[in-house]
Amino acid sequence: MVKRTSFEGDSCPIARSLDALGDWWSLLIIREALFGLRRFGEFQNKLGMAKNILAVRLRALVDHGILATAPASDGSAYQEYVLTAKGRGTFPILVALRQWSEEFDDRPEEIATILVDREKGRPVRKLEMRAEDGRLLSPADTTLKPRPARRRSA
Amino acid sequence: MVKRTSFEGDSCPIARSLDALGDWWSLLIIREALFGLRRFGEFQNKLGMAKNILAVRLRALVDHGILATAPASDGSAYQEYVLTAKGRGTFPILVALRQWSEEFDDRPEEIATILVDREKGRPVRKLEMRAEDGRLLSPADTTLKPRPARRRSA
DNA sequence: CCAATTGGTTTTATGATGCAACCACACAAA
DNA sequence: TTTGTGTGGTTGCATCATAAAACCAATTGG
Repeated sequence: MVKRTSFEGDSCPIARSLDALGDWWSLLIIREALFGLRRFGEFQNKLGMAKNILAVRLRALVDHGILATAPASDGSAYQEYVLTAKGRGTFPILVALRQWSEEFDDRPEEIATILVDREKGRPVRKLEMRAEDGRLLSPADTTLKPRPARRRSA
Repeated sequence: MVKRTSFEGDSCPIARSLDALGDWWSLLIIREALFGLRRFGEFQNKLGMAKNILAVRLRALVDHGILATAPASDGSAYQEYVLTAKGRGTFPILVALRQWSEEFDDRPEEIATILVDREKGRPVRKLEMRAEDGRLLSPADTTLKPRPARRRSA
C-alpha cells in the first residue's frame, strides 16, 4: 500500500495528535469553530475551500470526536457541527501556533490579529510550562520518561 | 492550478504556521531534531520514512529557516541538519500537541512517554496562558484584536 | 584499491486535493 | 401544488503529493 502513512498506532503522542489534526485544513476548521461557526456553508464561505474536502474533513473530525453533529439550533432542519470538549481542548495548540508565528514569522506585519486578554485588552503572555511545584521550565529543564505502566492494564 | 493551497499569504498567524509546519512529517522531523538527531540517515532510520520525501522535507525546513545545514561535527565530510532558534521555538507547539493527546486520546495506554521536569522527574503541568499581569487565562478570557499598525510601516 | 555506507535522485504507482458540475432535500412564495 | 431558491452535500475528472524501490555518486573504512 502506498497510502499516506497514518500515525494512529504510533506510540508517540505527538504523532497521534497529528493523525487527527495534521492535515492542511483540520486546525483551521477548528479555529473557525472556536470562533463560533457551526454550519457547513459558514465554514465553506469563510475558509474558501472545496466543498467535497470540507465534507471529508468534517466527517473525519466527527469520527475523531473533535466535532459532533447537532440536529439544529435556529429551528431549521439542517444540522450543525459543534466542538466537543476534545475539540475545545485544542485551544493551546492553536495558541502555540499563533505565538510561534508572531515570534518568528519573516513578515510579521502581515499578521492581522493579536490574542489579547479580554478584560484588559492587552496581549497575552507566551505560553508557560511549569513543574508540578510551579517552577517555570525551559525546554532544557525537561526530559522524556517512559510512561509508568498502570497496574492491571486491561 | 490545482496545487495544494498554500497559506503563505494568509493573514492568520495560525495558517501561516501551518504553511511551514502543517504537513505530515515536518513536526516529527523537528521533534527528532530537538531530541538530538542531526544526520540524514538518523532521521530516516528513526522515522522510517521514504528517503525522497525526507529530502524534500529537509529542504523545505531549511528554506523556512527552521533547520540549517552545518558542514560537519564529527570531522566527516557529510553535512548535518541543526535547528535554528526558529526551529527550537516550536517546542511549545510540540508540548501542546503532546498534552492534547495525553488528555483526550482514546487509547492513552498506548502512549509510551511522558514529559517530566528533569530536576524532580515529575510530570510537567499543562501549558498555562497568562495575562500580562500574571492572571491565569482560560480560552473564554481571551479575544482577538486587530493588530495595531506600526507607525511608518514600510 | 576495493567494498560498504551515506546521502541522496529517479522512476513509477497510487492516494489525496481541487475545481466544477450535478443533485436531493428543505423551505418559501404563487 | 407547482415553481423557485438556497443549503448541503456527492460525483467526475485533472493534477499534485506521497511512497516504495531502484539506482547512483561521493565518502568513508579496511
